[in-house]
Amino acid sequence: MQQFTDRQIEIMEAATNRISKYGIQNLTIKTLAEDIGLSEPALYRHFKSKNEILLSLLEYFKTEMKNRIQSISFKPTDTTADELRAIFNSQLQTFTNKPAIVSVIFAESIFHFDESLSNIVTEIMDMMQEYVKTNIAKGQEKGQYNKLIGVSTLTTIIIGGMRMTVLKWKLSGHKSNLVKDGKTVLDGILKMIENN
Amino acid sequence: MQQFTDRQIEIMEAATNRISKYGIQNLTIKTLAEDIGLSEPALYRHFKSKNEILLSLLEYFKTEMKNRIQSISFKPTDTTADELRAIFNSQLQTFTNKPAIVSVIFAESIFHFDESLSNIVTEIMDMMQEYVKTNIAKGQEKGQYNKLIGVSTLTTIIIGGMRMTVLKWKLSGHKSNLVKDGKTVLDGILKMIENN
DNA sequence: TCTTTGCGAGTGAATACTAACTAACATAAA
DNA sequence: TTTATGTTAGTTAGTATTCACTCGCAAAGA
Repeated sequence: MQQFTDRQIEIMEAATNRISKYGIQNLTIKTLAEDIGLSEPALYRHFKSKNEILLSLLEYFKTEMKNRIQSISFKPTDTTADELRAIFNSQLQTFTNKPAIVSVIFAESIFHFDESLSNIVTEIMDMMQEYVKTNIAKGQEKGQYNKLIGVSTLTTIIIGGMRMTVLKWKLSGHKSNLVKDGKTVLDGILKMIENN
Repeated sequence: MQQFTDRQIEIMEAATNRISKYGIQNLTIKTLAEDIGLSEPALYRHFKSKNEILLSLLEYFKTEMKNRIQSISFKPTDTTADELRAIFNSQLQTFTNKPAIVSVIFAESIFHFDESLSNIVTEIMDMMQEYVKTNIAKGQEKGQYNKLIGVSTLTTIIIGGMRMTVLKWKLSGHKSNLVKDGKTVLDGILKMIENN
């Protein structure tokens, strides 16, 4: 029932950490094999190419993210804004626990020229965008959000603000408090769009 | 008085285009030399290393950006918001005219592990951030912007929203209208913070 | 005659990946 | 219970290719 073997997951995690610590240029089969304590050819027993390691890694995160967000349970008393807060809180918590993944999934610029890789990165971004878009449409419809700004523009602002917060956190060497800073940004935006 | 020779500028522009079209991995001395119609050793007559080409290229843009923004002339009737609009309009116009530069200066993830390169990218980002921060502080002080949100958080939201717009434009293959979309996002944010 | 700008022909190091082989183990026939 | 066979997961020792960069030399203009 498991999609990946233990060894495969070990390789994907090592690859993620390599990229996070030393950049994608430094992810070579050699360094990766050394990290795990295997020989280079041994890696090819588990993945047929280097590209497939990256591909699997992204697919793995995408599935995890989808499951995690969809299993968030909202309380009946939650406002639409509370639901959005819960989604981003979950996402930022995940990043905080596994900072390495951020370097990989926010890497459109790196993968932009490999179609298969950039497709998955785009899919992950689109998925997040859908959640936000749906939330905003619902909030506006319910009259919980004002309609000063259209759904699409507001989505861009929210996702943009959150991504910028993540970027700053990354540039700070993960020293800043991502969950808190992200909440501040989101609350700021919500303060401007929430009706009371 | 010119900081770079014609040939150097030619090389830097060719490098920018290479990166934009095929990614940083595809920027090699060989491909670059072919683009210009020179031999590989010839490039080393003009730059002492590949890294210096990238470094110079970023320095070149940084200087251009600083000069350009500082020479924007504001009308006496301009509001603080108009000034911010003018700054972003100038920036997005520049990106539209030279789309390739975007791939390079929005590439923290690529350069994150080369200190000299990441420093310049950070400096460029900080510069833009300073302009926005100053504008917001001024607008809030003058009472033209409300004070629902702090300067720092608001800066993150604005820069984040603009960067997200640029990213979408890039992912669309430069098909969308960056100047117009950027204006929509900025006007949206301003609508929420401007007092009337 | 220098200085600048170019070239052909290389260098060593690194890269993704492969060939050929083996020890350990599971399964199943004799 | 042996014995035969196949599979899994690893090894050492390579391959061809690509990379940034260098050497020594030539031509041309100031």
